[in-house]
Amino acid sequence: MTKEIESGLVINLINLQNKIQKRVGGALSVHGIGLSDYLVLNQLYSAPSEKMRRSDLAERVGLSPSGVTRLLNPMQKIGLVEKEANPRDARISLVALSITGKKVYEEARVSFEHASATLLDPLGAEKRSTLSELLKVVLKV
Amino acid sequence: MTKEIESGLVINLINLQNKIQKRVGGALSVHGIGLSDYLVLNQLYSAPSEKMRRSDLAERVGLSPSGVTRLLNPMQKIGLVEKEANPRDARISLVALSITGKKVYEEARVSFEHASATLLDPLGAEKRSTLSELLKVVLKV
DNA sequence: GACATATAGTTGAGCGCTCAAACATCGCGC
DNA sequence: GCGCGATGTTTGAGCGCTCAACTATATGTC
Repeated sequence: MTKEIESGLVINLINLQNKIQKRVGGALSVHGIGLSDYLVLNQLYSAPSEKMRRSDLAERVGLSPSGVTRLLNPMQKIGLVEKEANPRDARISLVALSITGKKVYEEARVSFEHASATLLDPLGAEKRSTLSELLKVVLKV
Repeated sequence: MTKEIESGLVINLINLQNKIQKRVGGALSVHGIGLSDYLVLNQLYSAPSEKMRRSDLAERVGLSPSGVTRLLNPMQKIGLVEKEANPRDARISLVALSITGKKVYEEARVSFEHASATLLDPLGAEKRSTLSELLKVVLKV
């Protein structure tokens, strides 16, 4: 009987994901980027010296390494990120946030935050922070 | 400043979705179906007389109508669902759960519930139900 | 009854991602 | 220093989905 709650809960999480995808993805599209692009920019922005290994990036944003390769190709072409080699290890290719990439991220972040805020508005401030705590617990494992 | 909590929260929701996708999707693959197939079967199972219009199904599972068409084609081929015409309105094509579809769903549900339960295990029973309530609030709007 | 408009579903093109295989480089044991 | 398994990235094939355009049927208007 508790199982019914849990699977219903997971189904609701999936429904919520659809909603997030549409609303937040839509908000980002005016900046010419998708949700995954945003997550990449977000990671790079908060990385030391704004650069990262591709496979670390993959893990952080929840994509496969090949997904990252394919995602970064167009981002590189439009100048959001730059490719750098690691002199110590030629296998590694680093991804660095470019100046325009940083700018685009900072603009996009406004949209992202706004969309997130309106999405979660129905909860009050208090419920938002309990939700935040609950998520951290589930993700930790 | 509250915006930081909210966008972090949304990012965590996206991360959680990745986790759900992998765990639950993996659990279902044993039954030869994907997450979307499961959601379709789930809707049909709990529909009156176990049949539905395609566009209603689309909305319920959060897909586009064309997504439903493409999803149902293989499901129909392997006999999980059946196509029925509506005698009153020839535009409408109803989707009905077949006997084997029902059986597969009931088996898959065990896996789905188990995966959901272990995923949410770190929260206790109490936190699970508060999470459930919070989700309902966000989805209601 | 013929025509415009609305509604239900399918189809073509294409995007975003995954998996498995290939490729390149590194570092260790001998 | 050479061979070999381990590590990091890219590539080919393909899946799952979306959007826009299309087909087919229904309904209201005159």
